[in-house]
Amino acid sequence: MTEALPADGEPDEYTEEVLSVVERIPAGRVMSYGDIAEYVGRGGPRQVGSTMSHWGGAVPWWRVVRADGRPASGHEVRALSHYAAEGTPMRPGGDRVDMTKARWNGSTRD
DNA sequence: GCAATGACTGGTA
DNA sequence: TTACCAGCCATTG
Repeated sequence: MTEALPADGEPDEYTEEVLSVVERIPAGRVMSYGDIAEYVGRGGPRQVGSTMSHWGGAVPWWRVVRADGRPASGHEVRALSHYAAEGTPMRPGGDRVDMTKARWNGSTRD
């Protein structure tokens, strides 16, 4: 296969790992692309973003943000709606996530 | 094999 | 705070 299709039933192992991590992110928490890349120990933030662009629709993609707390390009508005509904800690202005509090390290303990 | 691209990151101005 | 730049990693033409 040359690339992961957004509407098929056979994602690659790397894709499965990334999606798995995103699904594990609890409501009100977020992870950066780089964090996920390190968590799965494979590829880099660009690969995570690429995977999300294809398969993001199958997972809570709004819980995956950039290192500065800004949601995915072109999806900021939708993401903000979810943050408001889940009570995600936002920075003054409410335009991006407060990574200081919302960043999730993959641990079960908050 | 090389150049361009992308839901990125960190540093400097 | 925003803007620009160089680095990074895999896919695509």
